[in-house]
Amino acid sequence: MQRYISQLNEAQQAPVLQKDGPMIVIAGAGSGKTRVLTVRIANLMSQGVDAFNILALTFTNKAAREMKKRIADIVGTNEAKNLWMGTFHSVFAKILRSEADKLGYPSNFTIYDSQDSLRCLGGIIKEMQLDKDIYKPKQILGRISSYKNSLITVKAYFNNPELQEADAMSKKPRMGEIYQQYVERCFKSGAMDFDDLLLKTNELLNLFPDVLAKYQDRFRYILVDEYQDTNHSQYLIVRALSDRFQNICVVGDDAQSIYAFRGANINNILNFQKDYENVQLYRLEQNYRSSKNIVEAANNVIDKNKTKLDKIVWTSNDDGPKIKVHRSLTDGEEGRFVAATIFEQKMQNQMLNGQFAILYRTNAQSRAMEDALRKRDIPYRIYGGLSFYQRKEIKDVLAYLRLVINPKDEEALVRVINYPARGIGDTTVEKLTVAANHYKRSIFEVMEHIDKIDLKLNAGTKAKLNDFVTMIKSFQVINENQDAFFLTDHVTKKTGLVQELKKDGTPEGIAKIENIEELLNGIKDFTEGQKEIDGARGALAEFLEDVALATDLDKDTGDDDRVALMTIHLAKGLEFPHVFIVGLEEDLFPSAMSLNTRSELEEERRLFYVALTRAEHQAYLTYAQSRYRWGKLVDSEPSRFIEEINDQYLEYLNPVDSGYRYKPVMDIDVFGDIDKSKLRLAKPTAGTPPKYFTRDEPVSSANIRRLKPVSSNSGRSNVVDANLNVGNIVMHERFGKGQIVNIEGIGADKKAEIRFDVGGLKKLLLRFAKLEVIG
DNA sequence: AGCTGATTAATTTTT
DNA sequence: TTAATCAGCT
Repeated sequence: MQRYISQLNEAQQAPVLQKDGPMIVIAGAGSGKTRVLTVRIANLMSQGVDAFNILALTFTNKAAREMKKRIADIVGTNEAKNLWMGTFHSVFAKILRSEADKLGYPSNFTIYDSQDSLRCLGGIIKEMQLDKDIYKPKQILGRISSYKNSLITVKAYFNNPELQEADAMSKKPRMGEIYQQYVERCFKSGAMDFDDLLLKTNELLNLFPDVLAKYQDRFRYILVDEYQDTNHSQYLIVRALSDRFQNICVVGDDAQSIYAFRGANINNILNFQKDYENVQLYRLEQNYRSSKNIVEAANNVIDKNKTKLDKIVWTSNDDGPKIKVHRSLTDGEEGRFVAATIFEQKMQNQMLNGQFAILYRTNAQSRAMEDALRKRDIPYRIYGGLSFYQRKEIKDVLAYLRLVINPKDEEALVRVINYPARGIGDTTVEKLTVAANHYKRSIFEVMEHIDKIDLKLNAGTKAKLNDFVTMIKSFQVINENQDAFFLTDHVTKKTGLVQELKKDGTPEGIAKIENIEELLNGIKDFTEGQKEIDGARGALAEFLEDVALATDLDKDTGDDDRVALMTIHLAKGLEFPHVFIVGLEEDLFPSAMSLNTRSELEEERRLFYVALTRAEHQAYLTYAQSRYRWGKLVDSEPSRFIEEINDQYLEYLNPVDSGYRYKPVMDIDVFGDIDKSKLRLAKPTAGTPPKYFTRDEPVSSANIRRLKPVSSNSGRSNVVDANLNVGNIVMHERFGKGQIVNIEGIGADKKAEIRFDVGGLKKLLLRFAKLEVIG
C-alpha cells in the first residue's frame, strides 16, 4: 500500500492519508484525482475498513468500472468485489428495488428513459386536448425534471403559488395537472423515470428512519466524484447518508461544472464547507496531463469567469506546441481540414487514430466531420447521439422484454401491442386506455379480463387481445426457466419482429436485423458473464436495468483504433494527445441559447475550458465563416473564446482575414427558359421557403454529375438527389417526384425551388442547361 | 389499416 | 436537411 501512496505527490497524499471526517478535494483538470480516489479507497481498506461499508459515486458507469478495476489491482479482486461503486442512478436504483414495496412500487419496476417519458407526456397532452405547440413535451419534461430534482412533488407544486404562477405566465396554466397525470401514469405502470430514481430515494430516506439508519450504518465511508455536477436531489441523498459518520469525501472542480441545464448546482461544491463541520480542504493544482501552453491558455479562459473557487492550475510539463487556430469557409471545409490534419499527423508522426479526438458543441456537427473522415478512410467512432439502445428496432425488442418483467409497463405495451401489425388498432388501444384509467388498473390487466368488461369490442378484436396476453405470458414462463439470451432469441422469432424486417428487404431493414443480432450478442455476453460470477443464470431483469442506465460511453470497448467524435459534455474526464475543438463560432459555441445571462455564458466558458483541457499535447481550434444550419448556409463569426486566449499561446494557420466574404446565393432566371405551360404542376405548396444554391466551381459543360435515389422521409419517398452543372455554376439540389415549381421574387432577386417528376427529369435537365445566371 | 405525399418543426448539452 | 406527423386515399 505504502508503495502506491508514495507514488503520489504531497498534495495528492494529504486527502489519502486523512481517514475520517468530511473533506473536499478541489481537483484541477488533469491533476490525477482519479488516482487519489483510487488510492484513498484502497488505503481505507488496507486500514481495515470493510469494502461493504464504502460507497463511491461516480458520474458514469465507465468511470466506476475503471476505478474498481484499479482498486482491484491494488487490493485484489475478491476484496474489491463488495465495494459499492456506480452512478447515483445505478446505485440507488438497486437500493430502490430492494425497498420498493415501502413506496408502493413493485421491485421489478421499469426505468423509463427520456424517450418513454416523452411518449407518455405526449399521450397525456393529447388526451387533455392541449395545444402541443404550447405544451411541448420536451419542455414539459424539462419542467417536471427540474421540479423532481428540487424535490417538488405534485403536492408541493400545488402548495406553491409562485411556481403555478410562473407556469401560468409561460402560457402553461395546466402544467400542474400534466405533472400529476404523468406521475400517476408512471406509478400505475410500475415505472420510474431517471429523476424518480433520485427523488424516490429521497422519499425513502425521509419517510423511513429505519431504512435511513440501515444505509447510514452501511455506508460509513462515502466518496463522491464530480461533485460539481450533482443536483439538489443528489446533494440531499449524500447529506442524509453521510449524516451519521460524517466520513464524506467529495472531489470535484468548480471550473468543470457543465451540467447546470440538467439541474446541477455549482453551489453544492462552493458551499460544501458550510454544510459540514471541520471540513478539510485540499487542492490538487498540478496538472500532469497537458503541455504548459494548453494549461496556461485554459487558465486564461477560465479567468474570465467571476464565480469560482481560488485555484491555480500549473504544470511542470514542456511548453509544447502552440494551439493552432484555423478558419475555413464552410463547415464542409472545416471537416476536410480536420481530416487532412489527422492524415498528415498520422503520416509524419506515426500516430494512431485513437490519439485524436474531435469535440463539438452539438451532435449535429458530427456529420461534416464524418463525411470528411470517411472520404479519407480514417476510421472513427461517434459517441453519444442516438445510442444503440435507443434505436427503434432495439427499443422494440426491449419493449417486449420489459413487458415480460413488468406487464404494467404502459409505454412498452403501446409500443409493441400492434407492432408487428396484429390488427389491434388505435381505436382499440384508446378504449383499453380509457377502461384502464377508469378501473385504475394497467392496460395489461384490463386485457387479461377483457371478457368480463364490456368495451364494445367485437369478438375478433377480443381474440387478438387474448392472443397477445397469452403470448406475453408464455414469454414469462420461459423467463422462469431460461436465461435472457434464450428468451430474447425466442421473442424476436415468435413476435415476428425479425420477419417483419426481412420482409422489408431494404438496406435499412438489413441494418436493423444486424442491430438486433448485435443486441442478442450483447445479451449472450451478459448472460455468460453473469453465470461466471455466481452460478446464477443470466437474469433478464438485471440486463434490462443495465441497459436502462447504460450510455454510449459505457459500452465503449476501446479496443479498436479510431478517431473519437463526441460532444464536449461527453468528453469530460477523458484525455487525448491531439484534440480538435470545432465549430468555434458565436451562437454555436457559445450557444445562442446561453447568451441571455452571465451564468449561462460562464457555463459555456467552463465547457470550453473542459474541451481545451482534454488535450495533452496539441489542441486545434477551428471555425467556419459560414455553416449549414437547418439546410441553409448561414454566416458566422469566430467565437469570443478564441479571443480570450492570449495570443502568445496561439498560432494562426490562415493569414489575417483577407476580407473576402463568401457569397452563397446566386440568382437564377427561371422564367427565361422554362416554358411553364409544359410543366405538369402539382398543386402549389404554401409555406415552403424557396431555397438554393451552390458553390462557384467553374465547370466547362453542362452535364449530370450524379443521379441517385436517396432515402429520405423515413426511407419511403422517391426523392432524387442531383448535381447539375449549369454554365459556370454548380447547382446542387434535390428533386422530388411529382413536385413543383416554386418561384418567388422578381428580376435579380428571383429565387426558385424546382422539384421535378423523376420520369421527366432528363428532359427537363436539358432545359436547365439553357438557364442564364444573373448577377 | 396502411400507404403516400405534403407539411412542419427542429439544433444545445445527458444520467 | 432530416424526421415526424398530418391528411387523404385505397
